[in-house]
Amino acid sequence: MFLPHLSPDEIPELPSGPRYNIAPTQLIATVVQKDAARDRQLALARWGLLPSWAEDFAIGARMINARSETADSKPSFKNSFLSRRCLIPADGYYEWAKTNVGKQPYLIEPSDGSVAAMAGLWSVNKKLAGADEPPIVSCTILTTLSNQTTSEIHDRMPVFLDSDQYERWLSPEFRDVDVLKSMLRPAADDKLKTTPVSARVGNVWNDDSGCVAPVTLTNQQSLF
DNA sequence: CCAGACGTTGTT
DNA sequence: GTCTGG
DNA sequence: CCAGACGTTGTT
DNA sequence: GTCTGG
Repeated sequence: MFLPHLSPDEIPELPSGPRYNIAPTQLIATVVQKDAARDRQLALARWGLLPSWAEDFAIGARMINARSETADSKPSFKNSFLSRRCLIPADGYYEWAKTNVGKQPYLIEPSDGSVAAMAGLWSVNKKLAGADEPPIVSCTILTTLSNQTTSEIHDRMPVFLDSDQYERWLSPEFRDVDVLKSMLRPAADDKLKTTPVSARVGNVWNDDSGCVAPVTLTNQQSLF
């Protein structure tokens, strides 16, 4: 593993074991391409982008997602979009649907059970680190319109990239904004499947397999 | 020009 | 740092 | 995003 | 209703 400006023995550890409930501000794994040497690196980053100018960790809580349609021009994301793109491995995500009896969370995961790659941006911030501390690495997840499968639940979804797009997406020296934006499309309709799960997932302290266990919906819980 | 914000989601 | 609003 | 809290006094 | 913490 590698984190910019850190020696190997300074790299923080991810909690051991599988994660079922990763909250904003927590460390998540990202894949970055450090430079033109084309070596991909696994980095740990706080979820919630902290741009280089941020002087308050609270900024990151508002930057957990970036719209792919506008990330190339927003002050908070522009620099990262141009030269600090990443992949965020995920074997699923959660989304809450509104029903006639309240909110119902769904697990949305690759149909084939694989670990997929969400498109993300990352940043390095020195203002939030102590004088002799390493800079703070953070990231955000790009969103796009939902596909047919996920639009039942929510109108937006994370961008998932296919393996033949990884190289270009990760290359810091590739700066053709139009081409990059054209990669940020809804996933194919058959890439993901959806499963209703317990509302336990709404509490970030519930980081256990109960979050992904299927539940049976009552007749009252029809989707809008 | 300077000052102030810098974002997304969903708005049952 | 860079964009928007006034 | 959801869950849970939601304050004041006095402070270089 | 709105903000903060995770």
